[in-house]
Amino acid sequence: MNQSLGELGRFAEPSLYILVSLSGGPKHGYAIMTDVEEISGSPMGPGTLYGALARLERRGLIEALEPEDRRRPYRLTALGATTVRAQLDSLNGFIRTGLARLDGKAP
Amino acid sequence: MNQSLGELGRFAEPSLYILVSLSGGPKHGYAIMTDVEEISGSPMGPGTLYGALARLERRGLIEALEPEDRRRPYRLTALGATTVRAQLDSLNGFIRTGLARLDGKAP
DNA sequence: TGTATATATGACGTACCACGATATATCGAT
DNA sequence: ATCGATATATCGTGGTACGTCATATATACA
Repeated sequence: MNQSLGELGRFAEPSLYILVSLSGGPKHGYAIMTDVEEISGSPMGPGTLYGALARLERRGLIEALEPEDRRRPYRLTALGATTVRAQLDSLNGFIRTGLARLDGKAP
Repeated sequence: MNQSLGELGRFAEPSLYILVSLSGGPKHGYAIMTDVEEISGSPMGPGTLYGALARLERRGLIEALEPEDRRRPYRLTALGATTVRAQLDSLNGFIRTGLARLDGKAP
């Protein structure tokens, strides 16, 4: 089970939201917070956000850029980008399986 | 963030696998284990499986059926079915957003 | 002046999840 | 008859991601 998310680790939901947010271009933490709230429909608290950011950076999926003002922007690394894409592709297949089963079109 | 998964709770990955597995019809625990390993590509240990089963049952997303032999089959409840579908639909939109951003087709 | 927004850090608790050990029953192979 | 493999489930132990809240400061706005 620990490989199904690739480099994302076990608990991937907030992490994946962050990676997708950064897929649109570099953002600083607070901007990620509001962006994730938009695309996910529910707010992500600062503890969740900055904790996940630190873990993602430690794993080499994102990297910090030069701080401007008090903002600390992050961007996807190459590894991060390929990881998100792989993750989204895998999820895509999984979703199709699930929907097919729900519609009785697959055992 | 705690609502983005509906009734699934915070850590949804194994739970969602199980729900999708049961979307194909009732199964007992061990059958779910092997099924999830097939659709996810990685094995799920018994601790993960039966722990998640208990939580899902407690939340009313699945229910236990009459045991046959030593097997304890489970099936999706109506709530479980609508929850999986909603979850998969939501994930579907999220994935499209992510892929569009990766391809530079969205900010 | 005071209040709200922007931005980030830190502490603390919960419980999900991963791993492994254990128990028993059945079935196949030797 | 026996031994191993498979099927099936329970329990325990620990890590750590996540959620919530409190806090700090700077700027903007009323």
